[in-house]
Amino acid sequence: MDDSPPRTRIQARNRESILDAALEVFSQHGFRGATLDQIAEGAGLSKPNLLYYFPSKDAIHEALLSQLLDAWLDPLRELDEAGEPVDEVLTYVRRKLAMSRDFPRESRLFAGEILRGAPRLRTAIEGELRDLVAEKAVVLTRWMDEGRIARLHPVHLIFSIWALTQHYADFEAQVSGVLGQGSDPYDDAADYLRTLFTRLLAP
Amino acid sequence: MDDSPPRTRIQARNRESILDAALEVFSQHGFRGATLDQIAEGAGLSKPNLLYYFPSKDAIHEALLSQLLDAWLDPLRELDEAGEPVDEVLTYVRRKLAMSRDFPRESRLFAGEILRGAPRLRTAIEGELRDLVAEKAVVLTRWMDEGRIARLHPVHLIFSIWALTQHYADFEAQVSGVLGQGSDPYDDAADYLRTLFTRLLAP
DNA sequence: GTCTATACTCTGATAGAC
DNA sequence: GTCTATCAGAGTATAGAC
Repeated sequence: MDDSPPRTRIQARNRESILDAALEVFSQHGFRGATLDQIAEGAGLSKPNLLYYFPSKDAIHEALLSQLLDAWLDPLRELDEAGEPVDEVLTYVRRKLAMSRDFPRESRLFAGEILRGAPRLRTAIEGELRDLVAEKAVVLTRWMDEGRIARLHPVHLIFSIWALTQHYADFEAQVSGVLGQGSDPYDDAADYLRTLFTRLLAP
Repeated sequence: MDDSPPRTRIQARNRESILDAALEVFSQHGFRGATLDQIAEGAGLSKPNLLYYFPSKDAIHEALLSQLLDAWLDPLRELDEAGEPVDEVLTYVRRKLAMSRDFPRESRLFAGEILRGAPRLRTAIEGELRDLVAEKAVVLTRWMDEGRIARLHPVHLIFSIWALTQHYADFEAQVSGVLGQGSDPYDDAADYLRTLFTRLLAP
């Protein structure tokens, strides 16, 4: 999905600076609210120089999104039918929460796109994502049929994992505003979510 | 919080048209991504006429946000210490989910503001919202001490209610993209969330 | 109260020197 | 590869006629 590979070390560094700055700006202001000036300043480049590396604002945005999608689906892909059901789900929750903690800007970029009606992600959502969810819903349903986890709507179970884990990145301003400067929200969240899903899934 | 009251029926209707159109646009594109052209078109007014009713883009946005906040906090305010604990929480969940279903644009406006770091809501979050959450956390903790609901981190319990209910409005594009055109997501969500919180809270 | 016309700024993108 | 200069269009906002 990436554009032509960089030929020099400088090019690689600049491309990375641009994408990093763009992630910051797009995740905070959305596509239309973001400006090339902001991205250029964040990357430490002039605006024309930025447009030497990417042909347009849209190209930068697309590069970010296509990088993002695979990484975002990865933890769910690893949900293993052969594993112990409750452990598998708890591991998925733990991984997803870790992604919110370690890549909050990526999470917010994704959230902003969905919030806007997902104009540039619709095909991916209705294709790859939908297929993957359907596949894993089959696995979850089989576990339920075997009495190894409680019977629940499998897709809403997946939705609830997304909602609960991504909340800590996407609504970070609210979480930290309400909690104040106490302990790390993610430590308490990890405990809370482990308890929640353990109780929810117990057959 | 509202501006000076409208003097004529036409003014009242136009102000309402503007706020409705602005809600649509701001909730989808965020403050910076929204344009007065879009709002004016949605309201069926010319751009200068729109600026006769509100002095600036910022003023429209502020009017929306100040209307929003009270309505948003209301369901939590009604969590009643004198009621039956599990019922009280389940009622709160049901109300919050109904708000997502009935006012998705308001939910997305709020979500977008938080996503952006809540520049215009910070004081409200660290003031009113924080105080209200603290107050209700005391109630929840008392119920836990009395053994009437399971012991959990009370603030994260509230976070989880927000995350799970608002998800269906804020990520509607994803939810409907994954589920397809089947049954109403909100019916299944209501069942799922009732089950989830019933199991979670059982002492 | 509502419109046309317009001022002025910002934004995405290009040309061309170095 | 990077810069200065600049363009065309969109954006917010105002002036002033009706």
